Parts: sequence; C-alpha cells; structure tokens
Amino acid sequence: MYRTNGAATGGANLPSLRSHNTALVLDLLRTAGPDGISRLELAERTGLTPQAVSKITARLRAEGLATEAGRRASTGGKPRTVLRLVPEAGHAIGVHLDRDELRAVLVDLDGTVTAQRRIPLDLGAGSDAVVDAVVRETGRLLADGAEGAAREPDGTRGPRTADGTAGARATAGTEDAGPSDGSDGPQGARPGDVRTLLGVGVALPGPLDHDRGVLHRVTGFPEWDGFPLRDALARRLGVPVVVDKDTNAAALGLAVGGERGSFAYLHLSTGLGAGLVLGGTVHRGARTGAGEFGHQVVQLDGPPCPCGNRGCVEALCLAAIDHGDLPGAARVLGVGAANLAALLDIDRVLLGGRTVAGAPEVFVRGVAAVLDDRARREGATDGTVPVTLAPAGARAVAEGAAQLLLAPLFGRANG
Amino acid sequence: MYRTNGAATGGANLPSLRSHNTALVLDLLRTAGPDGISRLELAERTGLTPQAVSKITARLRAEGLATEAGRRASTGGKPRTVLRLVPEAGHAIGVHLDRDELRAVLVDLDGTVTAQRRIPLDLGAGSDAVVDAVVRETGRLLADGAEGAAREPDGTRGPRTADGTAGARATAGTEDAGPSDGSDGPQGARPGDVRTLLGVGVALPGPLDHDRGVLHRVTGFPEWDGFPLRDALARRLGVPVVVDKDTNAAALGLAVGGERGSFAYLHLSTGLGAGLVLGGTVHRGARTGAGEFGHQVVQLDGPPCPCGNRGCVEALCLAAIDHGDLPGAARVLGVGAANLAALLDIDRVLLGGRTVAGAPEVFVRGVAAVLDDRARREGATDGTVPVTLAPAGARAVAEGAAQLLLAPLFGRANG
DNA sequence: CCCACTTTCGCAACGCTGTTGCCAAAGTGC
DNA sequence: GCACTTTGGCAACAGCGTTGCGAAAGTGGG
Repeated sequence: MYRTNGAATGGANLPSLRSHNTALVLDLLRTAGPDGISRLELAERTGLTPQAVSKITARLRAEGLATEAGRRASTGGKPRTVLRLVPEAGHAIGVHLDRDELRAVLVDLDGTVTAQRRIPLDLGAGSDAVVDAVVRETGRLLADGAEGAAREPDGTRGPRTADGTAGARATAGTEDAGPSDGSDGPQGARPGDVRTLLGVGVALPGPLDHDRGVLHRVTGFPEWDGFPLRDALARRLGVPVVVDKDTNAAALGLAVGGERGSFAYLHLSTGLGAGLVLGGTVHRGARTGAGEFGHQVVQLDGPPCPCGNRGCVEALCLAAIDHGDLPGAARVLGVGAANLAALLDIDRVLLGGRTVAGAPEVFVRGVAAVLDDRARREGATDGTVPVTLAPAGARAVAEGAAQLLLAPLFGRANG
Repeated sequence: MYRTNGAATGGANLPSLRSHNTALVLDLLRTAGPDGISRLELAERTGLTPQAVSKITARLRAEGLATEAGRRASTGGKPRTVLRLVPEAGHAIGVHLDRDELRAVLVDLDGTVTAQRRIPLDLGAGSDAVVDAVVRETGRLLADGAEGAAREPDGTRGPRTADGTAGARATAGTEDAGPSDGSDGPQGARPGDVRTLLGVGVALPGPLDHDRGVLHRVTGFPEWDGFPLRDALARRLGVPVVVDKDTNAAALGLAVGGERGSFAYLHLSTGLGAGLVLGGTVHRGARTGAGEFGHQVVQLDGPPCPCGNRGCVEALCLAAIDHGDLPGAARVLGVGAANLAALLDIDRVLLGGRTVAGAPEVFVRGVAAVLDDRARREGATDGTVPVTLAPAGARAVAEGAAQLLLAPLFGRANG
C-alpha cells in the first residue's frame, strides 16, 4: 500500500516513491525497537537493494531520525552495523475524550508514553469548555514532558515489551544535537520540545467525520452536532489535529503496536462498538461510520433498544450485565463477534473497555467459546479465531489517538 | 493503492512506479470506453504532468494497447486528441462453475463479452470430468471468438448495459490452443486470437483458497476437498489460471463495471453468500473466507440450520421462501444486510442470484425497507444506503471471473 | 603474526522515471 | 491574414533505485 502525494488521484512520481520507501524503512526501524536492525536486514525485508537502503538510512541519520547503535556478531566477515530509530526526534499527543474523563498522553516516535494526564470531564459541558480543557491539558503535557525529559527518561516504555533505556541522558543539555547549527535542520533531540510535536490526535465516542474532523451527534449531547472540532482545536493549538472515533483510535494503536493482519477490537463499556483493521489498515468507511457493531440485530423479535431496533447485541449484552449475568453477556457478545469474524475472515478478536476490564477472563472465555463452537461446527480447516484481551488497557484509546499523527510517518495510511 | 513488484515486501522501485502509473492510465482509458479520453484529462485525473501522460500513452500506443480516436471540439486552441483502449489487444476467459451448469465467457480488454457458452454440469461428477469440461469449453470459446471476429466485430458493447447476445456460435473449432506460435511482439489485433489470451478465471461456490487456488470442501461434494484446481487447469490449458469464490467474482465484476466505493453483493440462490468490495478492492480475508454472510445469526434461539447454528439468515430466509413468503424472506435478508451495512459503512447493497432474479422487486423493496427504517431511527445524517439489483444478471459471475485476470492490468489489486 | 577469505557498506557511474523549458502544430476569432 | 490560445512532442534535467567496484573490518588457517 502506498499513499501518493496529491489528492485522490493515484498518480505516483519520484518524490512519492521516495517517501514511500522512507516510510517503509522507518516502520521497520520502529518495529525493531531499541534492539535495532541492520541495513542488510532492512534490504531483505523491503525488497530494496542494500545500496538503496544505505542511501535512505544515511538521509534518516542526517535528519536525526535514525542512528547507529552498535554492531552484530560477525559471521565470518565485517559485522553488520545496527541502526535504530531516535525516538526523541518526534512526538505526538493523543487525547481521549470520554463521557466523564479526559486522558492525554505524550508519545514519542516509537510509541513510548513519556508523560500522561487524566482529569474528570463532562462532555456535556459544551464545546468551549471541552476545547479549553484540551488546550490546557496538552500544554501541561508538553511542560511535563520537557521537565520529565530534563530529569530522567521515565520508566513507562513502549507498546510492546521494551525495558529499553534508550539514549536521552539527563542533563537537559545544551548539547544541541544539530549537526549544522543555525538552520532549520534536524529536529533536536530534546524530548517534549514543542518543535518536535507533530500534532494532536483526539478520539471520542460519538459518530463523527474523520475526514473533515466534524462531530455529528455525540451520543447524549445534541449540542455537539456539527461542531468542527478539528479546525477549532487546530486554530487554538497551532499544530495539526486529527479526530477519530475512540474505537478506531484503539484499533490503530493495536495495529501499530504489533498486531498483524486483520482483526476487530470490540469495546464494551457504556456502549458497544468495534474498531476494524483489515489488512493492516483501519477500515472507517466513507463516512467514518464503520464499526457500528452494537446495534447489530441478533434476535429478530428481541427486546427493544433505545436505538429503535429490537434485539441489538448491545441491548442484550447490557441487559445481561445489568442482571449480573456476565457469562450471558459474553455469550451474546460472542455471537456478534462470530458473525463479524465469519463475514470478514479476520485473524483475531481483541476485547477492551471498562466492562471487559472488570471481568476479563469471563469475557475472553465466553466469546472464545462461541467462536470455537461455530468454527468446529463448520468444520474449521484453519483452526479457530483467537480471542484475547487488548493489551494497552485504559490508555489504549489515548495512545491510539497519538498514533493518528505518528502512523502516517510509517506508511500506515490515515485520512 | 499500488502493488509492488516482489513478494509481500512493499519496497518500490522505478519499474514498479512505471507499471503503477501505466495501470492507472490504462484503467482510465478503459473506464472512458469507446468515447475515449484526452491526454490532458488523463493528466488531471492521475495527477501526473501532461508530459508524463504523453510518454505513457506513447508507449501504450506502440504496444498496441491504445490508439488515437478523433479529437474533441476546440476551446479556442488546438483541439485535444482523444485516446481510447484497443479492446482486441487482450482477452480473458471467465468460467462459472455452478452446481448444475457451467457458464463461460470470452471477454476482451474493456470487458465486452465476445463469445459465451453454457452447458449442464454435475459438480459432483468428480474433478476429472469437471476439469475436462472446462478445458473443452474454453477451447470452443476461443474457436467461437476467432470465428466471430473473422466475420465481423460484433455489436455487443460494454460490461454495463448488457442484455448481451454476443457471439457464441456453435461450431466447435479445431483451433488448437497452443500459445507459442511465432514471436511475442505487440499483441495482434485479431480478436479471439489465442495469443492475446491472458488467462482463465474460474469462479465456484464452495470454500476455497484464492491464493493457492485450492478447493476446500465444495458444499455437498466432499470428494473435492483439497483439490488443486488452479494448478490442474493451468497445466492443461497452458495459460495462467485464477480461482475465486463465485460471490467474489461477481463483486469484482461489479467493481470493475463501474460500481464505485464500497459495496456488498448479496447472492441468493441455493445458498446465501456475499461478496465485499471495500474501498474499490475485493475483501477476501487471509483465507478467502470473507463474505460468509448466510450463517450470520440473527435469531439467537431460532430454528436450527444445517450448519449447526440456530437462527442463521440463510436458514430463515430459505424457510420463508419455502413457505412462499417472499416478502418475509426479503425482510430477513434486509436485517442481515443492515447489520452488514452498519458494520462496514458501505455505500450500496447489490442483490443477485437466481432466487432474487425470480422476484427482483420484492427483494429490492423488502431489503431497502429494512435499511431505510434503521437509518431513519438512527437519525440518518447522510441519507440511507441504496439497494439495487446487480446489473449483470445471470452472467455476472462468469464475467467477474474473467476480470480476475483483467483487473490486475488496470491496477485493481488481486491475489 | 600474517595472509587469504568473507562480509559489509560507501562512492561513482548508470539507466530510467517523471519534470521542466521550449517550440512546433493546429485550431479560434477579430 | 494575423494575434492569440491550446495541445503535445523534443530535449535537457533532477532524482530515484541499481550496478560495479573497492575500501573497511572482521574471521580463521598456517
């Protein structure tokens, strides 16, 4: 996959070729983590020639995005030099607006959270109040990040494992990592530096338009209808802003965090929604409407749902939870998940959200049981679809929101 | 989107850039049809410079794939020269293996059916018999096509419209399908000429592996399990062969035939399945399992289905049809379609298959009613999802199967 | 310790892509 | 008939990945 320069045209020229390959290399560097990856390995993985990789990585090093980091053991000749990403070369902020709280994270290039904040929030308080809150919290996050970086890189590491202890020595140095002084050159290595801030990603529940950054009707708060959140925030913050549904952000975060292929992230809290990743890309549909999973009808003459239909998964699921019947809720969720898995032939189902977090094993087991059953009945040829807990936990949405700005750097398409 | 040269690597080099842009131009030429399109228009639509388009089209003309076709009215300067595809420069054969019949079409570059055949077939007769039948019918198709072309290029135009009465004279030919006659020069302009045959696409119902071209278990005929249909046919025919599910082939045909964006093709005959096109590309999933729509559960405690579950759409739908309750069947189908449309945010639902063909309006109206209802209840912001009849009719699958080989030429990704 | 060998990786030349500058060709309209 | 507009090819160009080749940096046998 490959995103060209201009509009929805599709024509590719040399600059677009270059940025495509650069993004590819950058993504492999990111995926390799602090351990790094050699040039020849990059060449194998991309299909490019070693020489092309050398040129690309030389450029990345000159720009301060990559650096050499030791060498591998020799196999009888000159040992391979290991390259790795310089995480401090770029940052993004991810904001999760939930109905009752705001979570924000400052994340560096490899996805490591370097600072985070969390405050209560009333989404119904109106657009001005919420925009103000976002502006205030992002400002504090930047201050925290800069300060934290000056002290010591904070222990919270990356989405994957990573006990890494990357560079970033203390001494808020004057060290000025720029090769060519003056100029607009390479981004400095000062974490939290506003100059390395690529933008702010905002994720929230309601139906909205990802492409235009406009909210439709945030469920329960009609006064938000039509509010141009992206532009309003971009004006106040002075950096690019991207808006998306919370489930999409979480799914993107998982995809970038190493989850491969196609999967569905099912989010169960006050509502039930899904984020779909198909072939490595978040599927939003033309109107950012995809992932409407909760109002899937699974019982034709079932109980009425506030949405107007009868027998929606969400209604049945929440009713079961209300009665304390968590296994029953899991079973209903499993039926919806099985419908989805069969329709899309996905590789995995990931569960998240507060309700799931309250009894993770019940839900994982319950959903898996339904999927296994159905696979077995249909004579599974390739085994069944695994069900697991989404790893990122409560910060999943905020981290994914930050990835709305980082992912494009690594060639992960985004609107 | 953009398909690189090598394996699943993603690295792009100049040849891949070139073929990408060439495919793009070729696709615009194809879409423009016999009316053609000017160089400057191609430049606008691709985002390339006029000069780049000139070079690309010059190459295409030299290869015999495009030609000049008149000029437009002047707008005060030199009038634009119109270019169009040379449809006779390439052909493909599409074969539809259904449970009781075989349909095969010979199609040229712009999708026009130039010859077709249809014979009774028993899918249960075993692999040898079926492979023999396919080989025999493709041979006759080529003979028919060559003969029809020798007489007069026949009037049936275009993949859209089509109430086709194309060639398909009887008279089985001897014309030996040997590929390697003389040189490999520019494809001659002899329609039906074997040398312009790009390959054969085969579409059939059962679960199968599109990537490997292997059948799993064709529903009802266990002896097919694991049969490597693609390789067996490729060996016999001496041309590339691609295998896919019937619903995917039909969906591909619709996508290439002008249906834009994302849509679902719902096929209702002896079973119920779906072909999904998301963002212009057929979504198959990693195991060609996507589109399993019929065994979506919409009634938790519904009647048992042969598949082992309860309350599958297919079971409910077919039961209603069995009782002569077509509106009821349409309503159930509509519930499933609405679930799908909400989950994927598609732009359109297209209905096809024999059962639908038997009472098209009942099904279209019934399904549309459910979708409209749900959209209205959820406060549709963008209007509702339109439901229409799939245009190609009974030949839809065979024509789509042929597109399995043509589509890649036009940059429409395929396995 | 030295020398042959292997492996990595950068420099230089190259082929080919789309791009830019320029001009001939082919119309319109006064 | 002449000024003007618009199209589209030729030629030079910049920049991409590729190829050829050699320096650098190891291993391992004598």
